[in-house]
Amino acid sequence: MQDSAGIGMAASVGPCASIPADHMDFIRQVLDRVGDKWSMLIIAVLEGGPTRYTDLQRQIPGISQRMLTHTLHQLTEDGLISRTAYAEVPPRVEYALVPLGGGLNEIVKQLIGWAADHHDEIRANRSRAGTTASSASRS
Amino acid sequence: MQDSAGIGMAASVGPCASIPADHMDFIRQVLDRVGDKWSMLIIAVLEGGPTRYTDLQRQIPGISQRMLTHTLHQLTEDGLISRTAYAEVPPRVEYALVPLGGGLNEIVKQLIGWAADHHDEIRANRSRAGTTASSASRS
DNA sequence: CAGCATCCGTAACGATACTG
DNA sequence: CAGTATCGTTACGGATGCTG
Repeated sequence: MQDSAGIGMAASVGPCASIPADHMDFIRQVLDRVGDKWSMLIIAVLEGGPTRYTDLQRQIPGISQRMLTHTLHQLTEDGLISRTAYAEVPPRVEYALVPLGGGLNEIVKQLIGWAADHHDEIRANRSRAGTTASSASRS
Repeated sequence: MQDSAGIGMAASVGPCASIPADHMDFIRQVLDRVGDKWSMLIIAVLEGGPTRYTDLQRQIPGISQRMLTHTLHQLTEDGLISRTAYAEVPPRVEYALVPLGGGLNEIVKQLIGWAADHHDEIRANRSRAGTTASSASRS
């Protein structure tokens, strides 16, 4: 943990704060839940109102029952969405966003907006990949 | 894409927009890049200013060289961060956020803020897991 | 110091089949 | 309709050793 300064060091440590390390845990916690392959998609779809199982499956093309059920279960356990089962003859279950999940959805929407706004730029950069090699000389 | 209504349907489609399916691709693209295990941490650390390889490794406890290098490479390719190599006797390389990555960082910070604000609530909900079984009768 | 190459374990994910 | 259970594949991610 001690600062091993080999040569010049004297680097611009500045505020030094960066990440308090306390937050690192939070980020990972949230990311493991929201950052997986389907959670955000489900949350985004649920924004359009209560949706039932099969509708979810139809609105999210590539998802499998396994993942849909699994992700739905996790989101429900975390209290981000609610599950309501109607005891009807043809079983019906509706999933909906709860306030907590709604708050997260706001951030997800921003992320989606950002993605939609810059995705072509990112793809362009990804193509150039390694072209812009900036070499600075500094004895 | 056509609406196959099994039984009652007539569900509250409302705006029906939900996700234009066009965006689904964007979300996944961004999530696969940002939603992995380390990208966000690196971006968050980089917010504190240009940082060099070993400093990054020291500020992110659990990361391995493989993942650090790999993630750094991807972020650089996407144009989210910049890589500057100084041709000095002891090699020095500094990574820094570029405007594009900075914009994403703003969203990331919100996500971190949300996580820090609700992580205990989520953990609490996760513990109850399955206690609040709401069954609605309707037939 | 910065980075790459290789091996290997884990678990995330998808496809299929079966149940209430 | 709404799930559960099992299996196989793949990739993610970590440890180690070597190069410039």
